[in-house]
Amino acid sequence: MQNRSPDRKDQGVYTFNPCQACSVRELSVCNALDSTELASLDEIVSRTQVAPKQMISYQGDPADYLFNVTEGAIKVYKLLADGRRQITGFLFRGDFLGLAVSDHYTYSAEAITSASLCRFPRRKLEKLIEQYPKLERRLLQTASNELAAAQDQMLLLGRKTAEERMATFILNLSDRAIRRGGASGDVVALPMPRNDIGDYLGLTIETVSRSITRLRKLGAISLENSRAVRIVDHDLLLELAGLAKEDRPAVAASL
Amino acid sequence: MQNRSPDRKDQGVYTFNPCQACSVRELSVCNALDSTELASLDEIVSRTQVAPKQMISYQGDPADYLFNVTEGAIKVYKLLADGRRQITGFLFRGDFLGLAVSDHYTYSAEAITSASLCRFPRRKLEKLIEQYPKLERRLLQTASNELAAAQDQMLLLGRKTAEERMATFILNLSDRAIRRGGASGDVVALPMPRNDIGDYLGLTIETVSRSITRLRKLGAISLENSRAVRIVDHDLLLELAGLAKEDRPAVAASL
DNA sequence: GATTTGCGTTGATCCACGTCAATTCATCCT
DNA sequence: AGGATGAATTGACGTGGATCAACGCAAATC
Repeated sequence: MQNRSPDRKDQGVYTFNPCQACSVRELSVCNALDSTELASLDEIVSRTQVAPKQMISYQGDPADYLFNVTEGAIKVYKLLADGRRQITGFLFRGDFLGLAVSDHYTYSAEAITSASLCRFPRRKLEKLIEQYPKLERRLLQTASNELAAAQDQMLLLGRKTAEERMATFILNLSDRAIRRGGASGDVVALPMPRNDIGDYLGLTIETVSRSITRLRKLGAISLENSRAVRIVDHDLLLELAGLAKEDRPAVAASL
Repeated sequence: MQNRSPDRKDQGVYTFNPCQACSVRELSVCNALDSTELASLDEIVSRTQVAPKQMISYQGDPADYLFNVTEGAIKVYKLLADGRRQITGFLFRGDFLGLAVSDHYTYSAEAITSASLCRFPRRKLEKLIEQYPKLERRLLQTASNELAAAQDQMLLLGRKTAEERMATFILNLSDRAIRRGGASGDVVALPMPRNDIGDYLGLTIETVSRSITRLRKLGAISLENSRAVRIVDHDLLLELAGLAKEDRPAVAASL
């Protein structure tokens, strides 16, 4: 276990090093760095709290900041001119936001629950990346994982039925919750409203609701409450998700 | 213009250095490396020709090789157990195949036209990446771009109509052809059969055909032949593609 | 504790796209 | 040239999920 008290730096002065004590470090890209390197990360990071429905970035705005989620749930989405929306990913603690490099954001990000974020100025983080190849390696890994997850999502959106989409979604959330630690994955929290689930799965809120009902009646899941489901029959749910044989779903923040 | 004749190496022997002479180098990840570095790339690469419909990799197989396309057209796809297929991308000269790192391929790849590929053993390429951070940087760029493209495709698959999907597809192919160089982008080659277009856009072949017909009747495109369309009214086609909303809402993020 | 408000569920109907079935077109044979 | 083969188009019809509408329910407000 790491020592979470103030840390002695080279200069011989005591300085607090929050990154080293960060509870989501093991989950996040920051984990690529050692103690001294984390100190330089600390120098450029600022921390923010956001309330539910608060915007974090707007599609089209200059992409001046990248983020790391330390608590809460975030949605990332793209809009069409007439308001149709596609949520491209949900982010939870440990997930990184801002990989798609362009000088402007190609998506908007909004808090679902109240959330905490680490905010990195893009320019400064890029300099740090140049300095620490380990960080670049870790980002490439992350990007590759997200790419694999994005391809899974294309398969879902292009070829799966509503019921399969919903089953897949629950399984993915469960896997990610397990990976974040602790939870058995049996009871899956759905912090986002049905509306958001629909915009993520390419469905309407009514179809989402009906799909959940069907999965429930088939005995694959039960509803704890409207924001949490229990996986009753994991194998059945896997089958209903229409998973390809050898396919282990790519578990990553699907942004 | 680069010299395409045999190249003198440090040892004092004449060795041919095909990577340096490669006609798609400027388009590809290899461009991250300078002459001497390209020589070490040459040491691990092997070149292969594939015929139409020939498989390049199988979903589920050990991911022993990565590829760079130097000529022709390739499709990359995922399958469900019952045979439903989602094409996640088409690759052309200069495109890199194999970014989604896992020890097993999470997709299959198959030649559409006859094609030429550079094949890199994964282990050896990874060593080279460790040696040359420039290469890693370039791969991160590439991965980020693909991620952005994947997000666009999610929006297409989740929220666009058949007609919008087809219009978007033609515009994307046109843009990529222009970027690869030469072509004006007015006449767009469709090297893949309708079947593949359908599996890429989440549609059936009949709906693809009808969408093309509609775009033609609306005056946005004309058909050169079944494997090439001409963009007649670019602005109209853009509009029919359902332009992404670039304007941001009035209230700014107050982070 | 009644009222509002927002979210979720359920039912009835509609329609964009899928399915099934010809028909046309292009290319390759011999 | 004529026939065969596979790809693309077009037409007729069916259906999964969208749309429209009503209702239930729980938390927030007074």
